[in-house]
Amino acid sequence: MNAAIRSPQPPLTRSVEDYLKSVFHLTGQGGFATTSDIAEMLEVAPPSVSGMMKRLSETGLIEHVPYRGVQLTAQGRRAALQMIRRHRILESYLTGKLGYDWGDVHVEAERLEHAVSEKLIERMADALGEPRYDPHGAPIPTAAGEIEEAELVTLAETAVGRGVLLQEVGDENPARLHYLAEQGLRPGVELTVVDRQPFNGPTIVRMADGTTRVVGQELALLLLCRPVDGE
Amino acid sequence: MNAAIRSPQPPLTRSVEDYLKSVFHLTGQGGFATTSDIAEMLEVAPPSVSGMMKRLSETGLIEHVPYRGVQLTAQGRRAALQMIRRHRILESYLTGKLGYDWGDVHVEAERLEHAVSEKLIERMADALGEPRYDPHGAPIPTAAGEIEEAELVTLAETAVGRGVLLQEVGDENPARLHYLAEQGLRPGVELTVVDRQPFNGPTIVRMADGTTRVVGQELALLLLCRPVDGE
DNA sequence: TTTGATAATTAGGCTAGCCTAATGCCCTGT
DNA sequence: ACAGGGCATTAGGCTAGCCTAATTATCAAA
Repeated sequence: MNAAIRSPQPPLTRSVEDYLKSVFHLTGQGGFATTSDIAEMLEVAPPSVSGMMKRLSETGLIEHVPYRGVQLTAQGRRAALQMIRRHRILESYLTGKLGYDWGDVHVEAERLEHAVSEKLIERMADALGEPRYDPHGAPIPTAAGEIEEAELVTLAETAVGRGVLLQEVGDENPARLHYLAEQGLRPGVELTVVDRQPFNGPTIVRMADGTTRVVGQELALLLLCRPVDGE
Repeated sequence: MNAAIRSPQPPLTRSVEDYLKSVFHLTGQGGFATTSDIAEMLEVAPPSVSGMMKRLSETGLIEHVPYRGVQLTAQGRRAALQMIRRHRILESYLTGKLGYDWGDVHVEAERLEHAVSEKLIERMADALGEPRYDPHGAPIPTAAGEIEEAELVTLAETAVGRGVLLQEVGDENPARLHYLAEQGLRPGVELTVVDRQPFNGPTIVRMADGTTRVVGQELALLLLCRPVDGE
């Protein structure tokens, strides 16, 4: 009944794909994404966002409540998850098969994700053994469009004394990622919070090998952890 | 001296890259590429080509002689060869590392070539062992921008009795390529021309294993061969 | 309850690339 | 020498995406 569903919908443009991804990321907790947040994330002026939001709600990809913000429709969410799957499979392939450093993959994947075919992505996923997480520890949506929703806490908010599993690094900045890798702070490592300095000071953690690391708040906020149970 | 060389030239757009490639392919024998040939190759209207040629000659990528045609400048040729390198490395990688059939790689590479970085191409080339030919037998330009120029003749014009090495298949059509692969007519095989029917009829060739193939003229024109010497 | 700050939208304009229709150039055949 | 056909170009217009400047909506604080 809905014309948008019956019509042989043209492929999404590069721009549209980027907007959908932004809305997805900004509505993580299920709220609305605001015009200015989207503008900032995509580095465009707010009126550009207003204009695009109008177009996207006409094509049924988002729900736009004027002066409030936007949310993805089921169709928009599907498209966004497809882009995120592409991005994360690409990142995984570049690190796993072509020797890329985890700090360098984001930019490359950002451009490739608009050009690869579904077939290529699935071949890459297959070659990698259907990975479930990308090099930063972020979950990879399935081809069917399902994504794992984990409840993670930042290292910055983890209580002193707790043990945690570092699950994901929520950043794409090459310099920061490079530094974290040097410190051994990669997804999968176990940490114990030994101390934290007051006034947003650094968190001190002990690694599995007994050595310690001093992690400033800026970085501690990026380290997404799963508390180790039984405590 | 030349402003175009000093200025930090913006990256070429997808469209510009495609136009440059077309001009390169159409000026193979060193002549001019005409507006209508370019238009046909890119599936755009002739006025679109005129407009683009004007822009490209202003940026110094081509030489435009009005009503005559265009040629690449040194700068344009460099850019075109870079695109062709990307395309052919991608085709090689897709067949070599991701199990693609040689009939399917063209379309995929056509889209990826505009998105990949230099770094990624070089990593792929490295993973493949710096291949010199793509899956169709076409020479891959070096990173420095040099390309092998072979003097090949089509199977259709090879004299009866001659032995040839099938060097390259000058086609990207999946159906034709699939058929040729079935017949064992791939780059690298040796053939002897046994007979040719008159009036543009088929060419009959003997394969290394002694079996024969009847190759219609349409296909024989696509099979680019190097005569086996000493005959 | 009004005011002002902040955020969103509308108005109007730009470029790249494409299109069709109209015009202009070139060359060949008479 | 020139007429006509064919190809190239110019003229004028469209859409997607972006921009800045101007306007309008919302909300919190006086």
